[in-house]
Amino acid sequence: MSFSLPRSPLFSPEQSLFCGQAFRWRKVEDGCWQGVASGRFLRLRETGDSLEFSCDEEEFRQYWENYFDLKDDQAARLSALSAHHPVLAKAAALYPGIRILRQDPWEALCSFLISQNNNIPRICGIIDQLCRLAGEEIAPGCFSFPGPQALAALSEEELSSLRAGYRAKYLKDAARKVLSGEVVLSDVAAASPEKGRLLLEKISGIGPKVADCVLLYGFHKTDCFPMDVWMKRAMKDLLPELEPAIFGDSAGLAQQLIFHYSREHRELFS
DNA sequence: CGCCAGGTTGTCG
DNA sequence: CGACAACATGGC
Repeated sequence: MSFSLPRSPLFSPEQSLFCGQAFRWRKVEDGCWQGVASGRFLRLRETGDSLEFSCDEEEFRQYWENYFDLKDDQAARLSALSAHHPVLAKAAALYPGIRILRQDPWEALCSFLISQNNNIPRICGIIDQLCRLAGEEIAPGCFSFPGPQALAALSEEELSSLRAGYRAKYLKDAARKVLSGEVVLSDVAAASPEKGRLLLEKISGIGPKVADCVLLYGFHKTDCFPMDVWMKRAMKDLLPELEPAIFGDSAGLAQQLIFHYSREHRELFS
């Protein structure tokens, strides 16, 4: 069973899945990707002028359309952002298919805990190992992301087998606080970004940057603008005198465009 | 060997 | 508050 959409430059799996916001998707072959989100397996395929989802229309409408944020008016956002600065116009022209995904909050929290002072290939590897170790196999070789309970149940040996280094204790702390109710994710969802940031920072290893990533990618708080080393450099060197606040609720998309553009054009800095 | 990787923490001044 | 080393690990 499958469901297809006409292909559009305003939604690109390649751009959306590999711009640095998600770590669990793999390109299987040309024009073909697969991954797991919230315990659901999906295979995407571009063929001719259509984009095929390996699910029926009901599941597409109920889950994946929302995951990929496809009901959003992407064209309006891109044109508004492009008007703010030539660099954004360039990034929007190069990567118009980047959507801010609605990822699972707990998975986003753990993923960006792991991301700190780390590189993307290794982040992907650690998360993949974590899922193999504690997740459920929902398709051959494809595992769900373990919940707080499953993560908390890992032994020290299992945890250290992830090679997550000092971040392992952060994962433990996160699982413990979510399980105990010390941190309630639904409260974060309902809170303003400012309040949500404070709630998330109760977890050891979550500071301003990780919190903003969780708020943006896990809670779809699209006015968040995570500032990592790339963004600080880009804002200083490429878009000086620009305040992220002017992007309003498109700040998250602006951030992702600038982040990806910067990483794909390292020669602009060095 | 040293430096870096989507940072945070603890410690000093 | 602002600066700064330490933190695990692996790649180069």
